[in-house]
Amino acid sequence: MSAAVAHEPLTRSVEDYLKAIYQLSPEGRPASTSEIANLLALSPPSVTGMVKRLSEHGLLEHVPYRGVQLTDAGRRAALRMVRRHRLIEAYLVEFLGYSWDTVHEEAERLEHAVSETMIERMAGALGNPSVDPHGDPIPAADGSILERACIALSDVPIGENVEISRVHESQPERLRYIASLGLRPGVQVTVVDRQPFDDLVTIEVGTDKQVIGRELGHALLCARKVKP
Amino acid sequence: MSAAVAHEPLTRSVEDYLKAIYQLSPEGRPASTSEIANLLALSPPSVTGMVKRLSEHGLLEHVPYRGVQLTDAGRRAALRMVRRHRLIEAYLVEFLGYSWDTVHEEAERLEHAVSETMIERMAGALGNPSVDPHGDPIPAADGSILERACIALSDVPIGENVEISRVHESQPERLRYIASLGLRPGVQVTVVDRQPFDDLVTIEVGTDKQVIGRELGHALLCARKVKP
DNA sequence: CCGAGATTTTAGGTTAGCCTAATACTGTAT
DNA sequence: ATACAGTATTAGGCTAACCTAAAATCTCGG
Repeated sequence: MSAAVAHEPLTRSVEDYLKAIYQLSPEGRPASTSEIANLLALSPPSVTGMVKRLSEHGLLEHVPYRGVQLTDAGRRAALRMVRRHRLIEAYLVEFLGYSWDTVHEEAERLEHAVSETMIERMAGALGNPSVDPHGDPIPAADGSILERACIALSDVPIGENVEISRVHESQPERLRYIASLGLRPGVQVTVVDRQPFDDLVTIEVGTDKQVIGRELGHALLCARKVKP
Repeated sequence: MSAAVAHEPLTRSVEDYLKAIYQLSPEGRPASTSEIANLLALSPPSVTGMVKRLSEHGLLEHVPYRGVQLTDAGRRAALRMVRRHRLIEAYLVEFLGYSWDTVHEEAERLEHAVSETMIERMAGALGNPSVDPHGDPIPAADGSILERACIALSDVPIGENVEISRVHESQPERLRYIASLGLRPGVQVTVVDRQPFDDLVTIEVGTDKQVIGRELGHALLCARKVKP
């Protein structure tokens, strides 16, 4: 069952497809070809074509006109890429002076090029971390992944003090903006006010007050914090 | 003249061709297509085809049936790859526990994937080294390279004490063997005897004696050492 | 200086991945 | 129930890089 099969090596673009499908639906709900096309910036027919090849290789199941789901083998391969990506991000931030908002594209290329050995050495140098600089959980080498419960900042009740645990955003410009507000995983914020429309929330970070709109409010995921 | 042109990005295989041609002839003597084919494990017709494309892009000059020479632009691109390769090797040995005999293939993949920024960060972390773990000089970011004079171990006179400065070999198995003999850049050896045939030399490494054959004798390059 | 053998190039074919345009399917709204 | 809007797939093409087989060119010994 859990035989650690020697995979035939996957191409870069296959790895990207699998990771994208996983990210569109970590829970395994079917993903549509156009969602995939959109995420990878490809045309829908290209995705249909690749999806067909991947399902022949047993990495996913495709019901025409209905969508695509990863098989166990596909999910394993996808989680492997997620692990690589997040460990590389963590390594670059810790050892090569990257900021957590600029590290994504570097990891995007390296995740395809680095050997298993090197990944595990980087993990070791980091002390086998369980989250990356964005606060996203790093899958273990065996493919297990531990998602911690969290709540969107937009949904935190007024008066409550929470710790930002994940920043769910990949556009560099937005990430720079978020960083410039002093918001990042580990920071504590208090929701001091909420506008009745548009999900606007006012938060207190240290001594500063910020107003946060809907999109950002959903990108910032928080763990509820027990008051000291 | 020395305008730092923004290159259109080169593909992985173009980078490999340029590096190969440079390595076949750092001095600029023409390289034959079959030498290139041999080094890259490709068929000669494939090389002819690529060479044609590259000469159209101004990266090399090709005189049909005669051979190939890098242009200035081609040499710059090749040296850039050599710099990347050697810095990556040095980084992996220094920070990720690689041994100098196993680091080559990892670098071979990473050199195509790493950004300029990351290369310079690695160089910084290493203190801008001038040689890699094999003792090969690392070209500067501006493309200048400093080759230090050295002599093959086979040609060192009897009785002389020298320091191994470079190990010119890329096959992992041979490198492991060399490492197992305790031979690596920085080690001092004394030539104690020489057989009149086959370039066999007997050397003293610390307290051990070794007999070295022709191929190894040419792979080990030495700087003459002033006796203390 | 001529031809045999080695080297190189041309000719023609394959594969992976991408594209656009045209066609087929789905589901919803009348 | 049906037509229409939206989404997905098929059809047909392109490019980069590779390959093998055949033709062209070079080199060197006699």
